[in-house]
Amino acid sequence: MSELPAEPLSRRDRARADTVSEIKRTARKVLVERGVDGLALRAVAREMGMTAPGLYRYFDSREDLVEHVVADLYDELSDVLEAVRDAAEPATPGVQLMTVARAFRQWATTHHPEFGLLFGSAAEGIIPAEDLHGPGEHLPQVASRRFGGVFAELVARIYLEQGFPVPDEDELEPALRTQLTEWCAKLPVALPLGVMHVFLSCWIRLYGLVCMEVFGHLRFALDDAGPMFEAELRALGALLGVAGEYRPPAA
Amino acid sequence: MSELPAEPLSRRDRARADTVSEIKRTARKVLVERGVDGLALRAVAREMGMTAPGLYRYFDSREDLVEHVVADLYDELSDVLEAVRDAAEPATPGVQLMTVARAFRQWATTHHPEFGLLFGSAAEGIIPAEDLHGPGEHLPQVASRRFGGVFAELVARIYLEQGFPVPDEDELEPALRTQLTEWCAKLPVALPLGVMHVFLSCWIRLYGLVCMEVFGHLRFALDDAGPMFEAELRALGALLGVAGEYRPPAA
DNA sequence: TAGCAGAGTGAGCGCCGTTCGCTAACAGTG
DNA sequence: CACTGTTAGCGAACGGCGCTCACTCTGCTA
Repeated sequence: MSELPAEPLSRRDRARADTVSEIKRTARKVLVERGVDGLALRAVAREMGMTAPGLYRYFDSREDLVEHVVADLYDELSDVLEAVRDAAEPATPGVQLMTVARAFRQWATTHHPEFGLLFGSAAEGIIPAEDLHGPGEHLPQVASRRFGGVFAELVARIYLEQGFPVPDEDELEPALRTQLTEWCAKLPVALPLGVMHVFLSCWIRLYGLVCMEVFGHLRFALDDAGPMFEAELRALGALLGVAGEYRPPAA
Repeated sequence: MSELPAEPLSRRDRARADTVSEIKRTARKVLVERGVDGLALRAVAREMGMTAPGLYRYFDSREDLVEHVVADLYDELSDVLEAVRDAAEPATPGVQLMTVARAFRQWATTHHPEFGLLFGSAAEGIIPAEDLHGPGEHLPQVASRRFGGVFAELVARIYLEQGFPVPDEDELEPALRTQLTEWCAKLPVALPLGVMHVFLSCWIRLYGLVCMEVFGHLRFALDDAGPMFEAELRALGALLGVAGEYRPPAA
């Protein structure tokens, strides 16, 4: 939004900005060291030689601080995903999608507390229900849209560049068609509803699998979900007509 | 385990059992009224005219109480699922599976706080990591096995009674084959590894979808995940060779 | 009737989020 | 320079939390 125009930052404003970013940095440190539940205002303040009430000069509440940390984490995650996407070789959308998906799982498993904050059930309260419709300008919400967009864009590119089998609009149940139409209207580019459906289904499998793995809901069956993830990735590739581009993971 | 043999309950023991169940009942009431975070020992005690320390006569800690509530909820959910399974008409495993899946989603969406306790990221701590292997006799763990078993049994019955397409063992990546073999060894009946794979993949789609819906991770696209759930159910039916048994939801 | 086990209490510890009133240090103006 | 208004940060305090401890009371049993 109004990023660049506000150039002349006063001495005070610069100090303030520094403090804000130090608080968020410290909050993340506390998050990593002590988990989501240990992320307390007092702990953050203590860690940086302040007292808790002082933080209220910078954030309205613990909730507010957490929201800002969440938004930053979404941005960081998006940066990572975009970076691996742009570095993928060969630079076809199919290979890029699989690379990005792997990087997502990688980030999730190596950033357990952060992932819990972004995707756990504790995040329920963070994206308020009132913002269901409308612009939804809450910080974490816009940041999470960028994250989801990385995947959505790649699937869209695969479809536009080479296509993949998609249900006809009139094969979709009317109720689902309505839902998908409403969603589609919110997006910058219009795609066939069948594409939206396929994307959602893939998304559920990828994202659902990673969430289940990280939150321990797969331990009843697997103690390492990696191979299952690869199998799903392969299946998704087949669905999107890019099975031939599947390569075993680099690591 | 030792349920029936301990018949002669003294007057005191009966009183104690009553108190235990009253505490759990009250805890659930507090859970529903005030959410997962509001489920505090003091709140439970207050609600039933006691003080918090008194609860320590019955439960070792808040954690312990929560575990017992979780186990009870798993049992209740399993009861519901088994009931609708046994009432499904016609009583084919395909119809039963879809009915049970719908009932699961129904329970999830109408019991938001309870679902959060069972399946949210807060449940991470509840099933301890040490119990990864071995018997895993922690209360919530055995209760959750019964829950998962309802689905697993139905998929197994579909396979055994009429079969469905399944990858050959040597089509599976070696790493995945190892994982599935280990899991299979823990189960009462041995099934082809391909069946385990298909079941897991279905499970991820069903369970992942419901979790994402309830925890708000699908709101970016859908404000009612019902139609998408039905579409997935249909797709799963096709995968398991029971597409013909799909019927639109009763409601 | 004496004694004992168990239920339940109140006080208290250290933690939490949050509010309030205060003291400084700072920035800008005459 | 002095004066004024703004801001950062602090200590105290409120109510709530999980949990421990020492204590009382009650009901059972020997």
